[in-house]
Amino acid sequence: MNIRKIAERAGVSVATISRVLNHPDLVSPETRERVYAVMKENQYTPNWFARNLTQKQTRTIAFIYPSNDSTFLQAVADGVEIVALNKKNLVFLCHTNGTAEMEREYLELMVQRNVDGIILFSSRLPQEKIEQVAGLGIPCVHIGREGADTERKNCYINYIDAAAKLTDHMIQLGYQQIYLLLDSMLVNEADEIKEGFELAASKAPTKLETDVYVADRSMQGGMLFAHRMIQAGKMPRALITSSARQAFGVMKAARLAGIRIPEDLAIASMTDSSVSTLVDPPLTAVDRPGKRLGMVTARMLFDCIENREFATQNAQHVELLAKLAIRKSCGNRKFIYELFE
Amino acid sequence: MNIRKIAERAGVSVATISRVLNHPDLVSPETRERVYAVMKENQYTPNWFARNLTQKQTRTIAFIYPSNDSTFLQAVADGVEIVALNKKNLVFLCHTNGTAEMEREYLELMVQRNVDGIILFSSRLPQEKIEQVAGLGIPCVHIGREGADTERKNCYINYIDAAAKLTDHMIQLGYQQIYLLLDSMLVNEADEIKEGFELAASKAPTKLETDVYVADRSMQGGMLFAHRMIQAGKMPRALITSSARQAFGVMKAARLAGIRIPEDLAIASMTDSSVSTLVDPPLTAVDRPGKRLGMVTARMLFDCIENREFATQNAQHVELLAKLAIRKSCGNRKFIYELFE
DNA sequence: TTGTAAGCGTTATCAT
DNA sequence: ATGATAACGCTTACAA
Repeated sequence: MNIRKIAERAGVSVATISRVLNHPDLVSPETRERVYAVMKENQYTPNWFARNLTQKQTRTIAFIYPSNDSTFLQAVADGVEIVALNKKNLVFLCHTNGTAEMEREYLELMVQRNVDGIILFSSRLPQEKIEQVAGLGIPCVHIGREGADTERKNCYINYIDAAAKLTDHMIQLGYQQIYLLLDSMLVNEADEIKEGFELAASKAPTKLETDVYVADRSMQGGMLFAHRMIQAGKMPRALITSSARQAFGVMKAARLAGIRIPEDLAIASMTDSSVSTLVDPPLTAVDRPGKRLGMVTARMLFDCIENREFATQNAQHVELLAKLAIRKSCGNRKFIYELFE
Repeated sequence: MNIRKIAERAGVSVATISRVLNHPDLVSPETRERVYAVMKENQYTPNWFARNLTQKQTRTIAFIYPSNDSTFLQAVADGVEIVALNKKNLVFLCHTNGTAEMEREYLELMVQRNVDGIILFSSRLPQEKIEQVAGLGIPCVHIGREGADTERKNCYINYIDAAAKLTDHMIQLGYQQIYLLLDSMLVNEADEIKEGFELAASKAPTKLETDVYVADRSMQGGMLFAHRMIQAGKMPRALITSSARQAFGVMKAARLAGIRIPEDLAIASMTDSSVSTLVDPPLTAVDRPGKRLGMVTARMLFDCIENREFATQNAQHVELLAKLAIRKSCGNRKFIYELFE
């Protein structure tokens, strides 16, 4: 079933059919209705490929991201999808398992398929590869700070600010020994977190005792770290973990060792989780605006797509701030409980 | 940059370029290499749309699913994506928020875009709509049992078996008063769970006291239910919840009310979660093979795609069995701990 | 082994 | 308001 057959059965030319499809107002009402009827009757759907052959717009974008095991990434993907669908676009969700090879493979597939734009989450690809794609005229927006010094478009959470806020929260609660546990998989974010941590520490009213460790982001990573610290007698008074799962692991190990939270150990995480309110005590954590990040990024991408000049313009950056979800694991006594700016 | 320019620069005809692309063995090695060189030099990528205009294969499938808030769905999507990528296919991930309108919208978009096949997870669409799509010649495979009595292709978890196994586990531990808490959002699965529950109960050596309730699948749903039961003095000795979050909610409410688990209340869930091992005590739950389900379904879909006769053949069903992840929340004393068939 | 040319199903530019 | 018709970039008989 193609445009010609429809034209035949409606007793008009293919041009008229095309006009009914694309510029209905240019067709007389009677003809239009007749054509609509024939289309419906024959369940006619215009061929997407023929259409794009002349139109040069695929109404498809790619969202290339490292993994889908976190609610944060889900939220970002959600935000992207919402904006895209609003613009009648579809999203190729490409999850790379955090490997550069998969990312490269997907990127090439996306170029082949002429997507209108690409969103790259925490890209691990070298600048030249990105430039090559940009050189093909495909707008790209990055989520994360990497390459933000170059001519890129980036949207990201300000982790320096977030880490500083969280550290500050602990300082305000009076802790003078605060350690930081980083995530061994994270690269740029880890640097930012450390920077924010040290920034806040340097501004503390009294001198702080700080230290920085690294562990796997999993619950096991947290448990292992805690076991080691306990055995070495080096468990601090307060601890900031990079992931909620690390925090859960530490809490479990602490419970087994008879360490009370928050009386003996104050703990908080740079990442929130749906079960943060479930554990005992509920975990204080950084609450990142994932959905908003996804929406903002998608909007920036569509700005580039719809506005080619805008696309080739200089670097652009949007920075989003995270909030603190203050719960009980740090010993907070005030009755703020949640969502502290 | 198109095939003609490449042909020109390589000093051959467009047909030769096309052949290099699609049947390299039909081209002499020298020409072939020369063409490859020119292609690389000019960063040539064949136009996807022109290609599909003649080829009638989009190498794209759709995975339409209700939501992405559960790790199970993530696992299924993962499995689908893995198989698809293996076949050089891309996946449109379409999440419908569980609404029939979104599902219909996405389905129509997918038809427009000529996807080679569609996977529908827990479809809420009427049979006629599905038939319409199938009538267009697009292979469909369903995840879930709905419409399994009709001429459909379905892959699903056997929830009757899973519920029976879990109930049986509790019976074996000696509980004689077991209640079931269903998920108000679930439709078909809830019926199956109830059926399996009642089946196992009817086979118990001694007469069981059973009852069935319904609550929201969230933690709040579980808490609310528990509060009511406690106030009414009707909290049973053993409880099976439909979702892990419900179980967490019940556990939290129980803790607040001084009810010990598993000493006073044995609890288990039809759904597992990454934090089941974290809570105290670790939650016994049904562990569903999500990734495998996704892979099996995708394979069945590709069988249909590659084998049109197969596609129009009678209904086909693949049933996957879930396992029990036996932990501590039911009072299990044996040292099995995990993954009991 | 390579080239010629006819489609594939649209859109858009001219005419009428 | 409508109709011819030339693109769009590719694949594939068929011919050479």
